[in-house]
Amino acid sequence: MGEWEQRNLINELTQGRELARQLQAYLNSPSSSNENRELLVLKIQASYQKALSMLNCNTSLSTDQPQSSELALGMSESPPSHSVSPRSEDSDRDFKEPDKKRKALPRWARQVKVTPGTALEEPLDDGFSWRKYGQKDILGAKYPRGYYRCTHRNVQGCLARKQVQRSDEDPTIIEITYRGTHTCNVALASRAVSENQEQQTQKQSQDLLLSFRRELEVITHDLDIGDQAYPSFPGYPSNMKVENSLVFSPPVMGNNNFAENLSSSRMNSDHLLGNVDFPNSEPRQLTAIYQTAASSTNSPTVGLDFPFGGADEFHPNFTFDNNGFFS
DNA sequence: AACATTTGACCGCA
DNA sequence: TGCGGTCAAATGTT
Repeated sequence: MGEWEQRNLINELTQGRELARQLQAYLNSPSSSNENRELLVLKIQASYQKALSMLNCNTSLSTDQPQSSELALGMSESPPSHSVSPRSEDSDRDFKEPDKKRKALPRWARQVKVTPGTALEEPLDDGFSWRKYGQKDILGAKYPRGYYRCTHRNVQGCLARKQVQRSDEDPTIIEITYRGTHTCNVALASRAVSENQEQQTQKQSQDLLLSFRRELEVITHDLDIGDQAYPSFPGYPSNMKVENSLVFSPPVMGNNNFAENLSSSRMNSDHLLGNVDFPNSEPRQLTAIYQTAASSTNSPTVGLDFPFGGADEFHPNFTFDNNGFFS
């Protein structure tokens, strides 16, 4: 385990401890709402889940290729986000000699399904900030393919890219292909736990609830789209309409249990971990398929240009903050 | 003004 | 030569 990962792990555990402390304070305070308590519990769970997943990631990362989709789940976002290789400009090199490497790259896919009734007005947020740099009509495909790169490409030299394309058969299915890894740390910079706690906690509580609810409404399926199954899902969709209920939608799962699923999608959000994608020594091509259930509201945003992409701005709502670890 | 998106042009590869 | 991927100028947005 790399030093960086260790720090993350420690950070995560420390945060879990701090959250537990907060929970204790809440429990002792009659004025605190159940909602806040519940949130803290969720946060704690999330924190430990992340920590555990990080460990899992690590072990599975050592073997370059996961052997099963279950393992893949365990690693969650490992490939893109947790690779521990020294800085490299893989993606950059992609430009020079993309094909040789890309061909060798395994393709992995996962489907994320959004429960019905969810609208796609919001962009699919995978935790990163993307900027569209091109769009192409693809032969034989109904819908054009959008090309996105990390917004911080210039500033931080982040070379992560992704392609977004709607499925021909089912326009509510979006296929997202990730290439390269994030070297930016923007994801992290979103929040600091140490802000004014009263205020912050409340706002974060809201955000967190929303985020959780979103995640919980997401059903992920491992999907073998080709050579192999996709080991990790580098993002979590958040394009769901949030209801006013505190009740989590019952997850419909395939193999995975709820917790695993939850963590799997969340874990992939590097910003949650305060993780920055470390470039792999070897560029990876990551493919994820976001499948959104046919929503009654076929929002126009799901349209060709596919807002997801455009809008993958990072939603700072996610509050598994990381104490400004990187800020 | 700074940033994002659009879109036709360009380029490398098969 | 056609296709997928990227560039970059024009345009739109904040």
